[in-house]
Amino acid sequence: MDEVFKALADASRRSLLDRLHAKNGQTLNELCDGLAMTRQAVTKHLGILEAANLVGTLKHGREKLHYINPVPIHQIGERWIRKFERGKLAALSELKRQLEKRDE
Amino acid sequence: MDEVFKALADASRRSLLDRLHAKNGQTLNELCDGLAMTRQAVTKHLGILEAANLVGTLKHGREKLHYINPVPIHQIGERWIRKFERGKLAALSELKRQLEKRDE
DNA sequence: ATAATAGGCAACCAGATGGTTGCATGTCAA
DNA sequence: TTGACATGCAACCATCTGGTTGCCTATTAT
Repeated sequence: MDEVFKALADASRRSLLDRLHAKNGQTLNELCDGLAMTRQAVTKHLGILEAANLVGTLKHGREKLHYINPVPIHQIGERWIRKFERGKLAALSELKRQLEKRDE
Repeated sequence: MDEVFKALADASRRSLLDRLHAKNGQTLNELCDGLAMTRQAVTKHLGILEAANLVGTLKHGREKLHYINPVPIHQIGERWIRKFERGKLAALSELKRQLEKRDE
């Protein structure tokens, strides 16, 4: 879980996921295209995404194809985000109550 | 958005949010309790959470009360997580297709 | 008034992170 | 088979990050 959060913390990596979301199964060079960094930097980012199980790869000849794995993202939504959404209204009204109390 | 992801990337900070989720409106010292780091370190973490608008504070005498703000978390769920959930099944079946193709 | 309590601020430090360059390897095409 | 192409690997570098220590300020309680 921690690895996934860490992986998602970087804007370049989120952008890579976006690109894969737009077109799955791209090669390394394809993913480098238009990015303001070297291929090696992209390799590192993809490595981190892979380690976090956010992308899977498939070697096809001399090319390496990258596929998004939506499961960890979904898990974060399920196990983490929703937990805080449940208390949302309660938390807001509590905050409101406290803010009003301040001016007494 | 980037600030929120960065803030959530650290396990200590997520744990602080958990604590606030369990009991909202805690003071700094309360939040320090039982954690294996100095008060100053916790202050920094809370500062980052505050900068990301994940917690709001209220001064009450010499105490500083911390309240969770669920909105940014909710936004990440809405604007980011859901996007990838939509393509989930499609992505999985695509991956499956590719994996099978490999063994041809 | 004074001591204890709650917190703020700044300097410093080691290790992680994001990036680079340079070169090696494996695969495809001519 | 030889050159071009897609990728891998390693060393290096600057900066960011998470943590520390030391000291200062403000509020409360005795």
